[in-house]
Amino acid sequence: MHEKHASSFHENISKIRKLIVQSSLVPGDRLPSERELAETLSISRASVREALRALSFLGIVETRRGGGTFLCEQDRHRYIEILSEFIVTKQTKATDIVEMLKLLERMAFSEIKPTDERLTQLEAVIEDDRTFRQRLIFQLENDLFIRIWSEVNRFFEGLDVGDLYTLDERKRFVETWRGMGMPE
Amino acid sequence: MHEKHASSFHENISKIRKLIVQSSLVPGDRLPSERELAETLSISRASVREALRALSFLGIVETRRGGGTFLCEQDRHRYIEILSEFIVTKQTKATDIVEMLKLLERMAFSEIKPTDERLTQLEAVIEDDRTFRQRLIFQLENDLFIRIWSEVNRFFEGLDVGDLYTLDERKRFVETWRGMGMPE
DNA sequence: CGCACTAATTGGTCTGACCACTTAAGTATG
DNA sequence: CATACTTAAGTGGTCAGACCAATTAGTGCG
Repeated sequence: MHEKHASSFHENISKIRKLIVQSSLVPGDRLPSERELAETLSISRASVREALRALSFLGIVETRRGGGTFLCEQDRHRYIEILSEFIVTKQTKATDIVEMLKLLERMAFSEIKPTDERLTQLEAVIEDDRTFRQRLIFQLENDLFIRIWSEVNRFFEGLDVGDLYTLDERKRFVETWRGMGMPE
Repeated sequence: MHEKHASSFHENISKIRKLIVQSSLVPGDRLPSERELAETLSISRASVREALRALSFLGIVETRRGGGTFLCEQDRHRYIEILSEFIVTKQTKATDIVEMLKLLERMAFSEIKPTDERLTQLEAVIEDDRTFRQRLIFQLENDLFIRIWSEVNRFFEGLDVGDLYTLDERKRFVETWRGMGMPE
């Protein structure tokens, strides 16, 4: 029944991308629901979801629970350009990597709404620099941001220069956050 | 029963990454099976798979059907470094983007084993430059490579300079491939 | 018109099953 | 004993169906 493809996973991604083009969707438009896609492409909903998740990581689509799946606004793509330019024009010096990482984490810091739960999560790992920073970034829940951070952090870890922040800095980090207004 | 997290998807990724660290896994090591992970982390196998797929896109793990899930060899990470350096040192000039794209596709060309099926798939879309190149890259089945190619191709499409190859070039492409030795 | 309530839609997760492939243990064979 | 073959267990890949949670679109009432 099934055609024998090298990888149906990659085929599915391709199918969906093609469908987006054929439907003349523009950024902000909604894609068919997962159930519709499954029926249209004659694959299971689970496979549709895996493909959509991949497209989400590629910064092409965005999902909203209860709402649907949407074509990303092109603005999100800019992150990549910014990242690439930053890294290269600076010729990837060690100090610039550190600077870039701190910049990214400062961006996350300012964009994440501090809640008790998030603060608790961060305090639980405050001893470990790497885990602390990772958890902070993941709290942003922006896949593209996570992706970029991961790449830059990979550079950083390759430098093997120890922690990015001191324990005191991380503590001050959390304290500052706690001081910011929390709803209710 | 469930803790109320902002996003269990991101939590799951974090859990698995943490488990990798705690288990002291090194590149090349095998992770627990999806079923084991599901039981260990108290989540469904479907959720484990979504998290693993994300980690796969981040270039952290690699799955082998029937074999298992493995920590990526660090060599794969080098792709990112190569890409970043290339783009930035060249200051992202249009001609360099084209050059980079062609380089990537030449790499794919040399790494993919040409089979009848793949040739058929390529010939089916030989009329459309974009689809042709995309399908070629996807046949490599290397998520990291796909990711990098996607980014560079995004630059390219932003240039809006038409096709990368002529129809004749694509045809010669396929012919050359067909000429290469095929097993059996 | 506007507000509250309801029903339908949609993404998120879970369960269980079967398939295809890999690996390794077991077995027969020389 | 060593080798080659067969077999069984394990693993990722896919599928089907169900329920939950959040959003959205109607609907009716004031």
